Amino acid sequence: LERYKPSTGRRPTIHDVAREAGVSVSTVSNWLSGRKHLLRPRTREAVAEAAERLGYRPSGLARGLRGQSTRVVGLIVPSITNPSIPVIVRGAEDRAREAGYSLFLSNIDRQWDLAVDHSLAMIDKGVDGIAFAFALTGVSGAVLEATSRAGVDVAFLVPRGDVLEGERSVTLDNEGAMRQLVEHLWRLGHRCIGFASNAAATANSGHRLDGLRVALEERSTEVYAVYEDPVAFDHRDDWGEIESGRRSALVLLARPRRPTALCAVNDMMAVGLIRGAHELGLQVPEDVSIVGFDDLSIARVVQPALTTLAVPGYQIGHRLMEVLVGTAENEPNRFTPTLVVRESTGPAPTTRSLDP
Amino acid sequence: LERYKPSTGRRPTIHDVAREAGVSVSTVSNWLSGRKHLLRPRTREAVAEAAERLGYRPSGLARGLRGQSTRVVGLIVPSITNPSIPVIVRGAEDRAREAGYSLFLSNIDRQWDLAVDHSLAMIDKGVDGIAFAFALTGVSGAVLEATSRAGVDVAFLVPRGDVLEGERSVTLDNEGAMRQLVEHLWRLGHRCIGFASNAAATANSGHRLDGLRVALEERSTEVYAVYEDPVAFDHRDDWGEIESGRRSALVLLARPRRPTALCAVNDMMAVGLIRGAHELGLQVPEDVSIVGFDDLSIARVVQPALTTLAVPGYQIGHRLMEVLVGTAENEPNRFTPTLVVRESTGPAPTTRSLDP
DNA sequence: CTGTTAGCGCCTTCAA
DNA sequence: TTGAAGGCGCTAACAG
Repeated sequence: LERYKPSTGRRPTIHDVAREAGVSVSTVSNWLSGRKHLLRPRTREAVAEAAERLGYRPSGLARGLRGQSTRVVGLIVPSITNPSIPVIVRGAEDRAREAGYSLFLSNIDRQWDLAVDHSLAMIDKGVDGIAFAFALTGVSGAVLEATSRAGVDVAFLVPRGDVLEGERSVTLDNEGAMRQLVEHLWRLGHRCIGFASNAAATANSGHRLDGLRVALEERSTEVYAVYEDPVAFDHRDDWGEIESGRRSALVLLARPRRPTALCAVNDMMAVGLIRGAHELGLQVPEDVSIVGFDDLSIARVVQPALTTLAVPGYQIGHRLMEVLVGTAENEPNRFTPTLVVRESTGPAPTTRSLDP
Repeated sequence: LERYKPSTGRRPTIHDVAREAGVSVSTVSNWLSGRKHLLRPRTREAVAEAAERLGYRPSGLARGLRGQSTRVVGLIVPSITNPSIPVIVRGAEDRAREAGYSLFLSNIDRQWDLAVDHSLAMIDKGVDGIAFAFALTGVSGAVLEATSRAGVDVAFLVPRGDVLEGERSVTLDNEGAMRQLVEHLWRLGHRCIGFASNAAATANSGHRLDGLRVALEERSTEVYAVYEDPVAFDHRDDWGEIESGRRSALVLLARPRRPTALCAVNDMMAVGLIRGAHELGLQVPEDVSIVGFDDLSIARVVQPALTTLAVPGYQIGHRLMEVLVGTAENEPNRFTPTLVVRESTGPAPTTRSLDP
């Protein structure tokens, strides 16, 4: 007379469903695994109904332990509070979810060696793969060893020319970005160009500077001045990076021969550069042109609106995950930021010669 | 002669360690679980050495299946690309990690009903608890039923006065915030105040407006104009919200009796309000005062610098997780934003009477 | 088509 | 102090 009731507080298991439906566990398992053609319609219905009635949900833990896949992937980001990152996370999560994966998130706050620990922790939890929203350097050996031993896939965001560039990676083409930028600045007459980064320098910082160097060398020029502000700042607050940019401007614009253009490693630094320039009584872009990188919304809000290199963050995150969970074959995995010209760049103040 | 080798490609298990150390699995298990007093020193060493040699790491999956805890918690956020959220994630992750937990992240992109699915998915993966970086409305019943059935803890970020306010929640005191704001505006002579929000309205939006209402009612006044911009925008790009603010300004400032102050539901909207005001040829704050909410870095960069209510996002995220994984007893779980006065607020243009 | 069974790696009695 | 055994929920043979 009394309806079957799962023992109080316990989640119904595949056994409960089998009993309720009057079939065996393997039948239920087959049903669960989509091998529905193995069940006769009546059975199928009975199982579906029983599962529904019991509110049955398969245990991911047990499936993961038994089978090979947990349908979980990890995503390790350099710094979640870096404003260029969340949209990458968003792209990655969207693609992961599309493919039926859940996302483990891990923030290493620019402490690169934490990537190893966090990877191991994820492996212990049984992830099927790990995406790194940055290029591993130094610790890549340890990570790669751990992941390959555990048989988990990886995907990296690497700069152009990286040894890892290829299938398991998405390339951010800093070089191509800087080339566009130099073309723009050169046309405006700029010949004396500085570069500003800071203590939180990632691999990107170096590669953007390199890109600038290469593009200028093609025009037989070199980067006039480079400043890496050494002051550490709290990444929980963007303001620190703006301040860092301000300080950099004070240093770079105090050089005997003043640069006519300053490139920042990112938009936050560039906003700071503008503030620093203003502090020195210089007009942007009349006295000095300033360029950012990322194209955050702040780039349009600051005055003057910032000329910058727009990074397709969402697509990068999406593709990064595609590499991991999809069948990214013959996909163009290289993303080149595009130059967005606004008001912070203009003709070089003393135009010596437009055709050297 | 040949040293023991784990069968190729297989992770070493507790059995491998036991065999390698010449002890039984339960001994290794005791060692793993920190019950080291049960082992004699020599055994302890042998086990440690064997584990080390094999590169043994316990399987979280098996532990989760066997025991009750997976040491994983979920965090569901309304929108990871909303700039006020990442710092909350950061706070939550820091606290979770401190307590030895990994973090499942899930973004519902303001589709509130997704909270149920995502909660269920997390429960299936065996999380020990779920933190919601927003107040559940409408679907709270389904979520609560699922979590309580599965025995997983929950923590919510709720507005003041919410039914869930209490142990399992952290309160964002929008009301107290708006009270400070009204005091500030009132002192400046503002009597005609508008409020702007948008189509992505969260519960916060309503509660901030309510807070404004209540604070004004205490002064026998009411909110003069409210506009909720209906245009949906892509949350992958903050610019949409700024545009939304711009549109709102055009509407609100076109009222026959022009408001002397506009409050925005957040800083992005406020930035848009400023742009809209400028577009109408109005000066901020001379012709109209504008106030934001959140205190993002953009608030200091926009011109004029924005008066806003600073939300302690990191602490909120940290405490939210504390509620879940810590022993948050007698902790003050209510966070009241603090007013930061900058340049976007000033005396009301036509000061009728300062003491009504 | 359906049922039985042997583990996946670990923890926890219970005995020795 | 250590060892043997059972089972967490599920899947994948294999047997009917």
